[in-house]
Amino acid sequence: MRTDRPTIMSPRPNERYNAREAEPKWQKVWEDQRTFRTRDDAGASGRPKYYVLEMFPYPSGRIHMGHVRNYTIGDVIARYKRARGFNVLHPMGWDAFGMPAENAAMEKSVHPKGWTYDNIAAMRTQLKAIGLAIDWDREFATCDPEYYGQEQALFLDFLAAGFVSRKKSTVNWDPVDNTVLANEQVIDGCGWRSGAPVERRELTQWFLNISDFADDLLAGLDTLDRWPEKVRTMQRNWIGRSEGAKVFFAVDGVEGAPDYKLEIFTTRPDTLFGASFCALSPHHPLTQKLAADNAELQAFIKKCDQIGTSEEAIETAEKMGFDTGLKARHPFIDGHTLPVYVANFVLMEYGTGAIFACPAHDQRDLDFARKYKLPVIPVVAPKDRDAAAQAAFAEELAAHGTDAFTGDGVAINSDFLNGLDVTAAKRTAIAKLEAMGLGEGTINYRLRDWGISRQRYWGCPIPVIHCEACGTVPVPRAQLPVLLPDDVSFDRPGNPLDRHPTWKHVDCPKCGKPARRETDTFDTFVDSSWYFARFCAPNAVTPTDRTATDSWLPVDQYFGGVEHAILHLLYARFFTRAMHKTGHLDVEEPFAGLFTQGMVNHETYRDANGQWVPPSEIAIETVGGARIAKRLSDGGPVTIGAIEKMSKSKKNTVDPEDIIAQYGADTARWFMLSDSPPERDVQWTDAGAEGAWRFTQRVWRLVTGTPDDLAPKGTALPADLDAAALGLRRVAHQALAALTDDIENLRFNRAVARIYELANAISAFNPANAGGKWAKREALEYLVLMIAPMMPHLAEECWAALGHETPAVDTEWPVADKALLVEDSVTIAVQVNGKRRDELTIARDADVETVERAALALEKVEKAIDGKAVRKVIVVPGKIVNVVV
RNA sequence: GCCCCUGUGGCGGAAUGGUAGACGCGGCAGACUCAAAAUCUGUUGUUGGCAACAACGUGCUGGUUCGAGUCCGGCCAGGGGCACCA
Repeated sequence: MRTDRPTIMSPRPNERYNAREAEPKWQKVWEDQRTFRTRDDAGASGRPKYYVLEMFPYPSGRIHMGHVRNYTIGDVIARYKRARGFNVLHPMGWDAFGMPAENAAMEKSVHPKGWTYDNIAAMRTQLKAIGLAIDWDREFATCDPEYYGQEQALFLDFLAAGFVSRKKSTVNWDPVDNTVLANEQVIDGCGWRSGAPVERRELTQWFLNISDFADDLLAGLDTLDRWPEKVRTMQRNWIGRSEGAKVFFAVDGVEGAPDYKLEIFTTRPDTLFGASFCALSPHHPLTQKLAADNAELQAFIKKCDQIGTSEEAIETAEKMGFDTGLKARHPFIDGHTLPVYVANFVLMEYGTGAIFACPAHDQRDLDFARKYKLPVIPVVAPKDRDAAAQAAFAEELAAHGTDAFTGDGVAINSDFLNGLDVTAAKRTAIAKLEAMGLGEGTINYRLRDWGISRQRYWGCPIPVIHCEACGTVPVPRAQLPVLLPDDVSFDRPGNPLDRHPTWKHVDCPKCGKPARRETDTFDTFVDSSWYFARFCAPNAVTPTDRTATDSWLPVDQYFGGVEHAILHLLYARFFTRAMHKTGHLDVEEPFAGLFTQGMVNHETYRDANGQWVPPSEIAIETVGGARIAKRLSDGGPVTIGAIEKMSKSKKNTVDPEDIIAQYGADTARWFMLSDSPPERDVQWTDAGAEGAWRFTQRVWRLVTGTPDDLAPKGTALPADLDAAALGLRRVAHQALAALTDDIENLRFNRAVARIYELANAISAFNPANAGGKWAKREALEYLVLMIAPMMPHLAEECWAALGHETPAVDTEWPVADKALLVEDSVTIAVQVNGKRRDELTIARDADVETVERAALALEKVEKAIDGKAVRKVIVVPGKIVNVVV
């Protein structure tokens, strides 16, 4: 058991690395020398530019371990690229608008503005303690009027360019609090504060026409070769381009519309002969029309509307249908009609808000058909079966099937389509529909336009004025920014802007008559869709300064959580295109390189009453191999639970400030980079943190412990190195080359392992002569420069201890000597029938026949062959020999 | 429900289709110490064996290959996203 903490104040202070003193000292040196201030003269100085960016934080009040991980990873690259001679831009800002500030205002009677700026001040101090190589001169918050005013200017340009529209959409409505709820605020279909079942409401809202850019955004993904494949796949699926058909079903008996044609979209026109019903969204115009004089249908729609607006809620809700009694005429089968249902799983936002259903070949349709006892007509059968087998398959599926057949196959029971495969049948069906004038081939996207209106105070006001005579009128540019009023109240739910006594009352800029200011604010995703461009020239009097953005963009390497893989990144890509088209940017893709890092997890703990207990309040002992947790305050029993993402609700958080106070920032940084690959989740453990801390001390001892073993600084390389010294040089140069490669490829956990290997080699080395001392100094200097991007403060302290006057941060990245990287001989494995039997050390350049002969001569190999005939010998030079018998 | 990802010793993980377990944590043994901490040295996948060594072993299952942790098919489990959380 070990519950004690290492003390930084040591009885032998001169021998221990004192992070608490060293870290602020070096941070001050960097700040005084303005080391990380970025100058815009990339071209003039001849240094290539490199723009490193991490997703900027929401100012919640305190940094968490996720921030430490994110910003450490980015910082390693920023420092490394700087050492490689790049002119690095590495800025920081604040994604400062959003709901938590309003929640705080309601709960704690503070103003969102004060709360936000206080949080920023606190978090800035915390971030600075991590020792990040950031140009703080470029800092801004999205709630600064200088920022959101420029955002309003951008919006007006988008409006003029036709990228903006206004249309109806549904929101979650809390009928008790009379307020719009975010999906997050809907818990099990009820409002999070009132507990009342949510309703849906239609509101007229502002949209950015991102779906007009669908094809462009899709094509752009192919150019992003430094993005993770999974993110590109997710975006592709999100955009969801699908080729299909629009089909018109004539519907009889619609009041006042004798020729009513129901337009549906389908990706499977080949299954039209298997249609057994049509289904409308509860929000389809025809549904609404029918409901006008049908109380039962009204009740059904109301029931559907009790589900929240999220796709997850809709898709997982039990399928419900309402038979309208209307009949739709089948386009291909004369005299055949299909019942028309209203169904809760049909989304108004996708396709045309109406479908035809083929239960045999769509799982949702099948579930629905079984529930409402509708026919199941198989029209596709698996290939490569005879007619009898296909008939048997169809009969079974129709009668008892619970799994729809969605694979490829051949059309059956489908008149003129019979015998065609799915692709050909689709084509033929579309041609027929077009010939009949009952439909056409079309392309549909899953991607919907981006609703940006929010009925909230703490966001960027939408710069528009509503006039009864003139309609929606843009706020004249001279009147920007439209500032948020400070005198607002949060004593009741709803939008404080809307109930402000004077703010919304303005005169129409066009006709001068009394008009009403738009009281909606922007979705905060708008703020984060262009901040990377603003960092290039944060004080420009236009949204962007083209000289600056043209030279800095795109961002060379962007780091952030994988949870942003779709929305934020897609919106930023859209914004960049829209800014390109309106002349604000030269580029169309904002992020040339993207890396999505994993989360920081921790064990969870609960006391006897099931209450969550934070890690800082417990002690862990190991008794008989089992880990037992107790509460520090009273020794009460604590159950160790699952390892989960650090979250306030489960209290399994570790405060970075505590870790930095205890061990120093370098230890926290080192631990974040060790062990787990950066794209995967990492588990924070005390033992891991202590291990990292011990390594900082070990580096310090290695560097300062044996001064007599080191050649004086600047000594020339002695000509006659002995084998041991040469060996150390090889290890050092190989470690440097491997680590450089690992950092370039963002494999920080492997980079850490290389450093351990080098440290182990240096520890084991005892210089026997001047050559050895020279080699040891070289190895130590490499070690210090190699750790510098990861543990910058320790590196500076060590670099100074090695006698250098120029800080490590201003020292060029060393380059490994290629001659020291290659070995003369290689060890290769020898297999018999794929099973390793022995290994063989042989000259690196030995030819295939020599290797084969040597392998077959090995005693163990001979034994394994056991006198059998050798059929084949596979020799992969430098890798392996496989003898096949 | 849909889309995406992950699964390897006691633990975190390493491994361009080519010697599975680098490196770290933890454990065990030893050195130093009055003792402890710190530090250093050795050892550590499992099973059998004094040992040499052998067999087994990368969630399950089937396949491709001279050779599969890696590629393909089908499962299982965990995680992320699902458009108003950021």
